[in-house]
Amino acid sequence: MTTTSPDTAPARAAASAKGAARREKILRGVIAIIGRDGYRQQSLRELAKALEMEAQHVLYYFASREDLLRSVIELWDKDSLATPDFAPEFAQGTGPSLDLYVAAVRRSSAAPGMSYLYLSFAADAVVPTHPGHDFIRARQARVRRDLAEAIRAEQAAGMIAPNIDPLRAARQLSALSNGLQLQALLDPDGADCDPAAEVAAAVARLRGGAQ
Amino acid sequence: MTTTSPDTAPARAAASAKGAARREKILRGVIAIIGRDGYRQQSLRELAKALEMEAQHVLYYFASREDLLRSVIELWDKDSLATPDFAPEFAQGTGPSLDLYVAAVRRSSAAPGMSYLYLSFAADAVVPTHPGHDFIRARQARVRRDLAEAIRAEQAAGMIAPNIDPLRAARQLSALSNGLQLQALLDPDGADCDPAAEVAAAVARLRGGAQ
DNA sequence: GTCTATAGACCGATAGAC
DNA sequence: GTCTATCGGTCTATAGAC
Repeated sequence: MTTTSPDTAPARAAASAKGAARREKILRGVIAIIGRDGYRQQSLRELAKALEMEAQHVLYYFASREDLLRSVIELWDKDSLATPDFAPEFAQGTGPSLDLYVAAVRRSSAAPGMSYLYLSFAADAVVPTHPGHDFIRARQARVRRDLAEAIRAEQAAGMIAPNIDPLRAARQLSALSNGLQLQALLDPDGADCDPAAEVAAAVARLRGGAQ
Repeated sequence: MTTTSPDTAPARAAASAKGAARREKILRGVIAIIGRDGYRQQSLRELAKALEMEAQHVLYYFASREDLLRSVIELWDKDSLATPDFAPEFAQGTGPSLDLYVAAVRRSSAAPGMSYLYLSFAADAVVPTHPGHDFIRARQARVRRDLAEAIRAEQAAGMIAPNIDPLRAARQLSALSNGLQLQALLDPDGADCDPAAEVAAAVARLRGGAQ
């Protein structure tokens, strides 16, 4: 007995090599648009117009607007890990580190459009029936897990006090950066709110030994 | 030369005594609904149905769905300050304090529906053209200002090291609690994420003297 | 396999009868 | 002050052209 795949149009499109290429081209197009114009809760039609194609064409490759945005976030994540100047240690398989996390926050702050897309998507996905609910939960959990691992590694190296609970500290770091990014997005021009600097200060505090 | 008010239907409704009472009844109804069913991005029609009235009737008292939700948040804020067991010092005019803030976070966590409404509204209001943009910015700024004031007071009392920048610490505390509340909302049942406890720990750390 | 055109259900909001 | 009708907009789904 073979279980058949859903066989929706987007699934078929992703199956073929040409379809996969077209898919990625759309995703990179959306990232470029958001980088240029910012994310403003654009409708599927607006995004498609900026891509110079029909909305229904986009829906041939993606099941829905939310599926498109989720895929955009996924590609952005993948790109972040693949960018050598951003995460050389990752490329070399050294594993997560707190300094890399600060760099990730900095990179994220430099792309407020993508940063806002993520925040907005995460807020919508709080509703359990939201199609991206599991995705966002898994991503947030992964960040916390990576951070906890990095903290444990620094504890083993004697850089962080051993009495600190890695998971709780990880939870606080990721919450801090999420909250700071919201503040930065709301501030006029983020003049006096630098999320990466604040997270770096929090990491320094952690290393400083204070519980 | 007298400047006339906009004279929209909601403005007229708010002007009369009976209108103001009806308005507040609607707001308390929405708060009750959110407390009972949670906030799930309900449409104006859904909210109206739960209120057992027509959506258009609600729009007679509020300019838009967003105006309604903004007013709900405002009333919730006012109620929080007026609840004696929550903020006795506020009632007595003692001014903000860090312990009060922790209590506010705890109260907020106990009402996840309202907590989510606020987060979702804030995320939407990041877009500068959003009708609630100025409101959310002002509210966030007020929280930071109050926290900074509380920190300064504790510095004057020798409870917090004087070398700490009150505004930066305030920014971090408010960001931390916002981020933790998002985590708590996304977690299955917030089993191992207690925003109030984490914020309390951060306050203790601040008093502990670590920069 | 790729793309387009159309139709349906829902949304927020408005206009006007009563 | 309260209703009904309706507008233009959104996303989604389907049928069919190329």
